[in-house]
Amino acid sequence: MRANRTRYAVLGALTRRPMSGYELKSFFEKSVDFFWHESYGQLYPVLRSLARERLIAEVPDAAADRRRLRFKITAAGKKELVRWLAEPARREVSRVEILLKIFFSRHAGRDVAQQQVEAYRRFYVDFLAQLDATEALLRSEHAEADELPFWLLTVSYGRRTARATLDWCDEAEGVLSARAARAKRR
Amino acid sequence: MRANRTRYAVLGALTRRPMSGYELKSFFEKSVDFFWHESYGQLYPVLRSLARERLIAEVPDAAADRRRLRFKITAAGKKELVRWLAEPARREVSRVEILLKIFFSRHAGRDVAQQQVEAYRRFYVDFLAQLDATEALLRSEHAEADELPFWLLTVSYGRRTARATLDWCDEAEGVLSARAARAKRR
DNA sequence: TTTGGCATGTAATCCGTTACATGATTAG
DNA sequence: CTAATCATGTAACGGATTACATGCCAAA
Repeated sequence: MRANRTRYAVLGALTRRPMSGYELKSFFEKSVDFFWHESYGQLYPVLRSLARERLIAEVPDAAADRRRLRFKITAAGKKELVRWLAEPARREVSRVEILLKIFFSRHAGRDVAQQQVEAYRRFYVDFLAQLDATEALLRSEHAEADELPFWLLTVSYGRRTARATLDWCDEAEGVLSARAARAKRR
Repeated sequence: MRANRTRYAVLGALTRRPMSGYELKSFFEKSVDFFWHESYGQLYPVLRSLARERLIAEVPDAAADRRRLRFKITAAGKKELVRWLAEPARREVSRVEILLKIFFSRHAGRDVAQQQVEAYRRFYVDFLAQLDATEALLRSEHAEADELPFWLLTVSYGRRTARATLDWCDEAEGVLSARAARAKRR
């Protein structure tokens, strides 16, 4: 029994307005990318299969723009989305590569773990800055009353976990540099 | 270019002592499972391919226990592990299903999002309790001086992000119940 | 005119889970 | 005796990324 959550990401996005594969990708990039990434290699095939199941339908475009293929969600599609929303969310399989490296870092050079943490910190500092941009975008993009609070909750989730991660970086740097100092003294 | 990080999880674990596939699985479950999960379907094939590459080697077992196949890490394996440890950690592809549901929850029934958050909270409350058990186990399991601080850093990471997530659950419940109250009043 | 963005897609490949299959040993 | 745990594996499948391929259009 598999998930196929890309389908629901697409259905959800199409509740806003009809979009093409390309437009979907850029919508995801601007809004949910920080917690939900999609690639073209998934998107286009999924559009086909959703269309085959009549959960979405091709929108005939104004003649001028033939190369763009937009899809709209159907009533059946909306129903399927709503069904999925109420289903208990599956937990992600947790895989945090930096922790695997840290866990075995006793075998690495003295400053390897510290450098990993540094890079990790840089990523999350950038990430927090990007979240501000995302929030601004969501606020402006948002048209339908009532969806903004939900959107902002996802941003807040990002901020909270990012800050916790940065706090951990502080702690890790403390532990690791104390360790390095001890090793040097000997 | 793919990751194949299971290989390094195995190499890392085998620096502690020779282990069989089964033992590796239970070692992972007791120690790193909360941030690094492995299944048999990965483990056994990886053991074969690592052995083929001479990064690990079969350990002839005391005759009595023929059915257990233990592997030890080779010098080449250790070298490969150390090389990998210094390589910059790749960021995980972020996919947080509950946020995808929350993002589109405007289309769901009034209390659907709230129930998702409730379930999420229960998970993380349990998770924090399990972390205490994991920490106790790591402290007792730990033999080699010097690896414990690294291990405890991973536990701390788990705790910090779990607490941040629970704080988010509080916030989300506040937002969502206020919303529900407003909807009811009308 | 050439660069970059718009736009759609496929092929290869692998990562990883799930389900299945099998059997020995040990504790109650 | 029987249930749980030890123990090893394979098959099928799907999810997802990456790399590749193609071509239009607009702006500099």
